[in-house]
Formats: sequence, structure tokens, C-alpha cells
Amino acid sequence: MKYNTDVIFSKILDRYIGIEYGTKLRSIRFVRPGKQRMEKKTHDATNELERYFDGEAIDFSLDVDISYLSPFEQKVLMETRKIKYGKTITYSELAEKIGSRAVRAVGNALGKNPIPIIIPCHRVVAKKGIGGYSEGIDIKTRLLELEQVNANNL
DNA sequence: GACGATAGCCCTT
DNA sequence: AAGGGCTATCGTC
Repeated sequence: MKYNTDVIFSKILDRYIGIEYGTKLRSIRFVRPGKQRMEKKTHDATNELERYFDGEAIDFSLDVDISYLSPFEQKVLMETRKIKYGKTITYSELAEKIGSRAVRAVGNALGKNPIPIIIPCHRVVAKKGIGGYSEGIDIKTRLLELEQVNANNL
């Protein structure tokens, strides 16, 4: 399988976003700004992400490739995709939805999410507190703030 | 076996 | 009221 990569810059996150795709979406990566990069926008996902960062309350509906993950991890991520824009659920609620009590395993699975934002793992929070985020809590916080602002504008 | 992006309970200030 | 220790829980590695 051969993959292509798009690149955009997110001002709100202060990160370059790399979008890797084949026939399906493969991964999204956050890259700290440093060296200047050429933006490249060819895939639908790239366009949708730009609209997302511009504050549009968009629901992503793109095909995603997570077949190489474990069944449990896939379950967790599929369930995570159902969380609507501007909403959050807790790790334990998510575990319950997939019929498990492995609350912490859910956290681990989310940490392996290859396609953040589009699989909105930032919308899964701890019962008390925000929980973790592999790209850094500040990123998670900004994403949630962005969504809260725009969800209120409905 | 140990370790988590947890949660709940029970203590101590 | 807030924070620390203890432990139940269970999927990965």
C-alpha cells in the first residue's frame, strides 16, 4: 500500500498537521513549527480539517484505516467516533458503551489513536479533570475550547 | 507479571 | 474542600 501526505498549518494549535492517506485515511500527525513547510491540500480530509480549525462544527465522515489495531482498540476508536461535536464523555462511560470495565485499557487504546481529531479522542475526559492526551494536554484543551465556543454559537 | 490518557473510597489537613 | 494513598479492574506488551 502506498501513501500520500498532505500538510496544513493550524494556527490555533500552532502545529503543522500531516495527513497521511491511501485509499483510506491512515494517520494524522502533529508537527511543531520550526522549519518552514509547504502546505499541500489534495484530500477531502484536509479540506475538512481546515474547516474544522476555522471553527465549523463539522462531522467527519471519512473512511479510516484502523484494521491493523487489536479488536479492543478498534472497538474503542469506533465508539469514540460517535461522540458528537462539542460533547464529551468519560473514560468509564466509553468503557461501559463497549461492554467493558477496563477503564484504563480504554485510555491506553485512545493513546494509540492514529487519527486524532477525526477520531475525536480529545472528547474523552476523566470523570474529574481532563485526562491525558498523547500530543500534550494543551492541545487537548485547545481543541475542547474551540469546540465549546462553536457549539455555543448554534 | 507490570503498567496505564481511571475511578472510588477513606483518610488527613 | 482538597489532596494523597490504596485498590479494583482488564487489555497490552
